[in-house]
Amino acid sequence: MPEQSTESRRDELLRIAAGLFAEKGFKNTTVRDIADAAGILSGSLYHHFDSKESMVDEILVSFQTELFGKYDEILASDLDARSKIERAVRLSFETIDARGPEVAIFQNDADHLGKFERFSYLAERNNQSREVWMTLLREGLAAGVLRQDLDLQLVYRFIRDTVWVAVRWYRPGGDLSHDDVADQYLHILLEGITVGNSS
Amino acid sequence: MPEQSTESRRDELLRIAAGLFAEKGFKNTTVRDIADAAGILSGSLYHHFDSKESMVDEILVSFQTELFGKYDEILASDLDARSKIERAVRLSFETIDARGPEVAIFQNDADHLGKFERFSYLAERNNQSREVWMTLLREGLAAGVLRQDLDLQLVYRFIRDTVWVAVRWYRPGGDLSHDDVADQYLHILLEGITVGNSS
DNA sequence: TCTCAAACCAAACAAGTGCTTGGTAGGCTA
DNA sequence: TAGCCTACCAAGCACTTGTTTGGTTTGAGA
Repeated sequence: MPEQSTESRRDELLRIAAGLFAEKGFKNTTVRDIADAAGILSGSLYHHFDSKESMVDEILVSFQTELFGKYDEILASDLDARSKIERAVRLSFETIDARGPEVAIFQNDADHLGKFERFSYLAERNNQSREVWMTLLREGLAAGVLRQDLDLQLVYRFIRDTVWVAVRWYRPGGDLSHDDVADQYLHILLEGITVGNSS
Repeated sequence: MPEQSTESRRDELLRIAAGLFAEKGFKNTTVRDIADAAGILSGSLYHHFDSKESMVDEILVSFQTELFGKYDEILASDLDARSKIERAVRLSFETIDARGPEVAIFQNDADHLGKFERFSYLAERNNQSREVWMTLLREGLAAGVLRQDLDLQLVYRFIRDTVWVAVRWYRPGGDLSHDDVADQYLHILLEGITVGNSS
C-alpha cells in the first residue's frame, strides 16, 4: 500500500488545476485561474511546475497508470466472460465517482492534446483501451454470451463512449451511487430496454 | 419550401466557422483561424458579423430550430410508441450525418456558452429535449413496450448522451452509413447485447 | 542566532486575442 | 459616367495569455 498520508502543496495545486481543467477545459483555463483558486499569484505556480502543460501531463499520466492497472487485473482474472465485461463496466463508473475531474479532462481534451508529441501516449492508451475491450467482447462472443450478429467494433465504440459520458452529469454523493448507475446501465446494455425477447 | 439556391458568402463563412468551432472548440478558435480558412483578413469578418459570438449564435439557433421541428413532427405523428422511439433515435444519427459540426458544437460548447444570458435558450432547448424524450419513454412504458423496472430519468440520460456522442467518430461517406449505425444502436438499446433472454 | 530551502510576491515580457477604424477595388444600376 | 453597394485590406488598439526574473517571507534545523 502506497503511503499517501499528507497531501503536499504540489498535490493540492494539481488537484485544484484538475478541477478547473475539467470544468472549463484545458486551454480555457488560465494559469491565473488556477493561482486565484489556490490563493497565490500566477507566477508562483512556476515554483512548483515547469509549465501549464506539465500540470495536465502529470494529471493524465498518473490517472491512466492507475486505470490501466485495473484493466489489466480484470483481463488477468479468472472470471467468466460475462463477469469480466460487467467488472470493466463497473470500473468505469467507480472511476467516474472517484476521479471525476481526470475522466472529464480525458474526455474533453485528449483529442486536442494528443496532437502534440508530448502527449503521444494518449493515442497509445487509446489503442490499449480498444484492445482491452475488444478482447473482452471477443471472449464474450466465443463463450456464447453475446449475440452473433453484433458488429463488435461498433459495440466497442458504443460502450467506450457511453460508459464514460456519464461524467457529464454524475455527481458523487447525489441520489444515485455509482453502483446504482452501473446496475441500470448494465441492465440496459446486456438486456435492452424492451420487455422480454428471445431473438 | 425555402429558397436556398445559391450559398451566400455569409453562409459560406458560417459553414467554415462551424467546422472550426466543431474541431477546436468555440473559444479555442480565433477569428484569425476563421479568416485564414476563408482566405481573408480577420477584420473583414466584421463586415458580415457583429462578433464571434453572433456567429455561433446563428449557427446554433438555426440548427436547433430545424432539429426541434423534427422532434415535434415525431411527437405529433400517429406512430406507435416503439416506432416513435425508433424514429427519434434515427433522427439523431441522420442529424449527425447531415449537420455534424453543429452537433459537435452543441455537444462540446453548449454547457460553457449557456452560462451567458445571450445563450440562455440553450438551457431551454435542453429542457425541451428532455420533455420530448421523457414523453416518448412514458408512452413506451404505458404501452407495455418498455420494462417496468427502468429508471426512466436514467434511461433518458443514457439515450441522450449516447445517441449524440457518435459525432466524435462518425464520418459521412465512410464504411458505415448513418442508417447502419442506427440499426446497430437500436438493436443494442432495445434488445441488449446478450443472447436471448426473457426477464 | 544564523542558515537555508520552500513557498510566494511584484512586476514585467512577448505573443496572441477580439475588435475598430478608415480606406479601396470592382461590379451593378440609373 | 456617376453613384452606390458589397466585399475586402491595412493597421492598429486594449486586453489577456503563458512565462520569466529577482526579490521577500516564513519556519525548521544547526
